[in-house]
Amino acid sequence: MIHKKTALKKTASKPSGYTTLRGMKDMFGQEGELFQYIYEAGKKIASAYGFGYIETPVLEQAQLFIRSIGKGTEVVDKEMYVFEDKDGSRVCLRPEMTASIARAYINNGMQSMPQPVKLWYFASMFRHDRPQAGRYRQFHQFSCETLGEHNPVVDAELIVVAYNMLRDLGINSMVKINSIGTLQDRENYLVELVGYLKSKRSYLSEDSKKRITKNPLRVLDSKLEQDIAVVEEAPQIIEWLSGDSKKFFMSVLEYLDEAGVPYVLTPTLVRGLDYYTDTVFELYPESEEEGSQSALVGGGRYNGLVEQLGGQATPAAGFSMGIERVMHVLKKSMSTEQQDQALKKGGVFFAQLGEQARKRSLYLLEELRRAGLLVQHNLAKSSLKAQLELANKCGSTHTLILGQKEVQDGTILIRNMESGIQEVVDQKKITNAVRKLLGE
RNA sequence: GUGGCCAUGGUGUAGUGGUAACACAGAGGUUUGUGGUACCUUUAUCACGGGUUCAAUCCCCGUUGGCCACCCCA
Repeated sequence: MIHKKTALKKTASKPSGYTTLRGMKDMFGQEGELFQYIYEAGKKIASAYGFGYIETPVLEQAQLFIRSIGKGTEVVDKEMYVFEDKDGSRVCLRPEMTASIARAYINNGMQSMPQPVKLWYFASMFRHDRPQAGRYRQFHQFSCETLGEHNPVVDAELIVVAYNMLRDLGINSMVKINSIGTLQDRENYLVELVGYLKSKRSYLSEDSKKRITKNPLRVLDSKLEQDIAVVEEAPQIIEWLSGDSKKFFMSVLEYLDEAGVPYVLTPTLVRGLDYYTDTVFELYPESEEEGSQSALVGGGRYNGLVEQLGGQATPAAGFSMGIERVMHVLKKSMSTEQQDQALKKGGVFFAQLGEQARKRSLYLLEELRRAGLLVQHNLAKSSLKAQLELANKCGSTHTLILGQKEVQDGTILIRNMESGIQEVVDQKKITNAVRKLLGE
């Protein structure tokens, strides 16, 4: 007896040992439902605004991202999953998808499609970062990109889509927006900025001192108090925009005003990817206190990217929403009760009793499915008790009960889960009956 | 990549230098056809590796992982 028990224990504990890789996670149950819910919301709003779906490979040439995002950026230098393929080429798991979009635009001759080309996607990205709240090594972005149109209304529309999607999900957000001008504007400004930062060098943090040579724009959004003091007096990039860029930016803001999207002009907002030009923006949850990784959405214009990757000069803009971050906010704002409620499917449960009934169930369930009616069920269960418990957990309003007797009579029971009243219905009328119960 | 906190069943938590308690969840059952409100049974090599000790889940070191902040980004 004792011997048997220990033997069982050993086999039971054996299969462990395989775990998910660091920063990766399984999503199911409540999380799985929430994930799909956000996916549906994205699909709906993207379609409504005329974006077409695009799917691109997870694996791309490493060079694609190095060229577009830029050497010297954290994403490229430290966070990319790069490795050698069997043929010796350098490949990488995409850390973001804008470069893939630009590549796809060129490869597929999208410049000869009606412009602008508007695309959306909802996909996995990979960055070898240290995991943290709302940050994983494999994460998901919902994004919209508009290529082939240099018009401020495009920028505004993208922000409107991101803003409204969050609102649809029940998140009030705040838009931070800035313009970093053309590449030329930025170069001119950088000369000025670097000169200023060098003059204040001794007041800056160690990190920021390094940034002066590496990536001076980043000093602007440092969160350290000593840096903030210096940055407050720093020349602002807005002042250095060319006439066209300034005008363009003003138009974007006007459109946002018209659309009723509140925004905060943020002169210190710069972005960490090299391809951005002109408009840059980020969306934060309104309720959130200051914190760096609370940005739910990031995006902007990238007029030079397509050309840089070998295509015709093509203006473009887009945004990306971090799904895990949105989920993080949603989970915090929802009570556990609400979350449990979200798992309840409601509707109608189908229970069967006895082998004959089980066999007949497969037929009836398919008949219902073909009529477009979904009912919950668990054919593997035998006892009616167990199935009613399930029906209860699902929050079903009614349960269909098919037993030996009903199979013989060609009938089925409909039990009202609240009142306990049961009525006998002809199996032939089951579709109409269920449709009525589901209120369709 | 840097720093802080942490690591007990499926989940959330107790607890002790002599191998673990509670709640919930899961599975099965309490008359072979009735749930949401009963009862019973069952579900843990106390993250991994090493050290101290007669003895470690509990003490020490390391590893791995988690959470949080920084860097950076979504």
